[in-house]
Amino acid sequence: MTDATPAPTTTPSPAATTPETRASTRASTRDRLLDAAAELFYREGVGVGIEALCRTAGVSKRSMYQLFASKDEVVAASLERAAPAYEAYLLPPAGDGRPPRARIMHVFERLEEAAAAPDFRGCPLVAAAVEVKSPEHPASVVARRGKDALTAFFQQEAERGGAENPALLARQLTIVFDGSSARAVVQACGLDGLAVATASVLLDAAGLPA
Amino acid sequence: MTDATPAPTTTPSPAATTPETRASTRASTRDRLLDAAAELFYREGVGVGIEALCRTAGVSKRSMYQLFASKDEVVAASLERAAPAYEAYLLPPAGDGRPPRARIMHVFERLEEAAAAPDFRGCPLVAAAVEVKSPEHPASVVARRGKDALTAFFQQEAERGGAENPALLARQLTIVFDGSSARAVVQACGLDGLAVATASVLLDAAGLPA
DNA sequence: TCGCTTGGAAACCGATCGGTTTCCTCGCAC
DNA sequence: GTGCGAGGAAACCGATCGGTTTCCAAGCGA
Repeated sequence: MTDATPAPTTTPSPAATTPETRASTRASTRDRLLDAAAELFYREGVGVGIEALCRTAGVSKRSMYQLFASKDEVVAASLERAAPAYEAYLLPPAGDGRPPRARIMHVFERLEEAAAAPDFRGCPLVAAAVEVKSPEHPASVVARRGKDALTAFFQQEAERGGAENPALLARQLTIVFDGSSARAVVQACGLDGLAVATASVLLDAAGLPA
Repeated sequence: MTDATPAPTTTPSPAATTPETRASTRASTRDRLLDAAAELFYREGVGVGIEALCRTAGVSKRSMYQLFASKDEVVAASLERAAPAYEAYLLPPAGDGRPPRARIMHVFERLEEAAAAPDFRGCPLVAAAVEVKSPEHPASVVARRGKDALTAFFQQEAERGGAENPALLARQLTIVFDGSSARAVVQACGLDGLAVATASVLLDAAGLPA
């Protein structure tokens, strides 16, 4: 099987072990590992080996297996660690004064922005769930939680905006989000306003005013 | 990494080598291989090894590598072989007398039906594209073609029904299709009419009459 | 200075990876 | 009967898999 990328290995361990770099690398072993895992698993898939993961993270396998019982748990933990930053990127700031509709559209504008990047690989949560092929996998559980959080945000804003059926609208918007991600992956090109346009149709139909 | 399934191996080779079974197994080596590949790759992911693939297909690696240059090509070819049956399942018969809207909704009804199965793993084309993580991969090319075919069907029916912007509507419907698939995978439960309902909203908004 | 914990490096385990090759047995045309 | 091609079984290649273990050096409190 062809590797997705030649794994450019951005000067991983050697520089990370010099004294002053070690001083600046204040992140704990666990954090370094999970950050590297999140990036590697997203970029190349959860099929990446522990060997390669530990090499790029600058963490020994010994340390890794003291922190986690198995690779599956590393996958789930990396997803969990990346989730807050992912949500912070997608969602609007908590208390901006904008109306619900604008706050919802913010998410789709962010998605269009992210999907324009050539290394966009879709929603990390969905990608992980698709790859592990099992709803019971710890990573699938984390993915489910993350998607529920997005839907909950949609629903909360829909309620605030007086939509007809906030729960239904929220699930529909999540579908548009994931469908747009999938399209960007398969078509290997930007969304060109398609996600924004489709979400708008649903918001209009639900009677959520601008 | 935990296997997605314990690979129940539905009595593959032994029965398939008895004389009369061999007589009934008129499928060519190539077809047997690709059929097994399509099922295995969909159920367990493209990470399955050719060793396991050839074992379950009852085909020697030698024969496989005479037919295909690499595993990547097997993945792409298996997708290509499965595509017609997949489309035949989703799409309505060519000349049924039903109006465009009903023909479009047929696809989403089929999707809801498929997503209700406990072993549903999403759209095989999207799943493959997500897993291989590369738009240049031969399997991604096949997936793109398949998705384009679905969009083309939507657009053709949208035009026939006099929708306002058939091309846009078709892409939006494809997004709903893929988003619904993703939801069924992540939530590990049926769609409960959500795909049908969402598609309906878009059809209404586009002015496509029942 | 001692003893202890921490954790990195790396060997090691059996299994499997994608891929190639050798051997040998079929079935079939002549 | 004989020659030949197709193709299955299986060994083989180096590499890597997930996971465990051994060894040893650094750090640190007492």
